[in-house]
Amino acid sequence: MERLNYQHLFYFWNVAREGGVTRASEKLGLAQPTISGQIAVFEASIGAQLFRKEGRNLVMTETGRTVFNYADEIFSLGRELGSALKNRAGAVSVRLSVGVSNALPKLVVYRLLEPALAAHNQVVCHEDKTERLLAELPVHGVDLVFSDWPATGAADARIYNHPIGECGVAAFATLELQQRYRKNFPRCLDGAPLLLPTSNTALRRSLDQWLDANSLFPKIVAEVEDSALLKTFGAAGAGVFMAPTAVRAQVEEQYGVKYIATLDGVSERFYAITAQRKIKHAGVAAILESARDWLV
DNA sequence: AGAGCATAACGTGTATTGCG
DNA sequence: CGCAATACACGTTATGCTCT
Repeated sequence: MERLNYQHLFYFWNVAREGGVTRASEKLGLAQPTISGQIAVFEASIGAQLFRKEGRNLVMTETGRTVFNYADEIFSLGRELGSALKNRAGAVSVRLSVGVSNALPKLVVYRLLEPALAAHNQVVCHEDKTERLLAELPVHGVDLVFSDWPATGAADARIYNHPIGECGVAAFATLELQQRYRKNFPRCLDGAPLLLPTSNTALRRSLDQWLDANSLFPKIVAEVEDSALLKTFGAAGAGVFMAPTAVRAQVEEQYGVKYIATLDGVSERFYAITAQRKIKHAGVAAILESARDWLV
């Protein structure tokens, strides 16, 4: 193969991102046959097909996906370079696009992001299921994903887990419920109204084990995937709910609820998941560094 | 019929080569 | 060194094919 033609790579990358030659050509301000032809030349030069036709559309081949992942890093680094140069000139800040698993406690997410905000990064948060956010990683829809469980991606997916830390989990409820359930904890939870995260979350699996180990059979009032919604249920008095001890004060203040007790042997882990083994984004590095101060 | 992509034919700008 | 010829890359429009 001759030397890599970055112009070809750029066209290919745009076609892959835009999902077609026509859309890419519109975006690049070129004629459709130009893009089509240049990609054919690129394919000939690397000796492999990057797209195959499916109906009227193009889909990436295995090789195409591999090339795309590299192109994505190459051109996102280029963007970072552009931002860094602009910053030097005192202009715009670096943008940090973050995927937040909707099971994660929002107060924890905020504390994690504080150093990035303090460094004047422009933070963009996308909240969704972890699986969907992870699918965005290789195509750089997001710079990193916060999750409460490590990703186990496909063999070809370049996904790297960076453990941030862990903290204990405590039970909270409205004042009325807290006074009823704070004595003889955790036995008092037997038959108590409980709000739990849905079973697709890591915290729920830990809580199920904990309930089993303590032979507790609470009355599960609701299962809520979104942690903020779960706390809203709790704040309205629907039942006892669990939240990380690291944000105890903030939970009590923001939701007007009371701490009952910490759950023995239960912890919640937090991970930053990126598409690169090495953290290159200064904002991400700052987040991981800062989390060491308040997470175990 | 219309959308999306590929191919053919051709124009233009730039790099390379050969010669005086 | 300067200039013309040539090669090459990359762009265009026109058109055809396939699929929905």
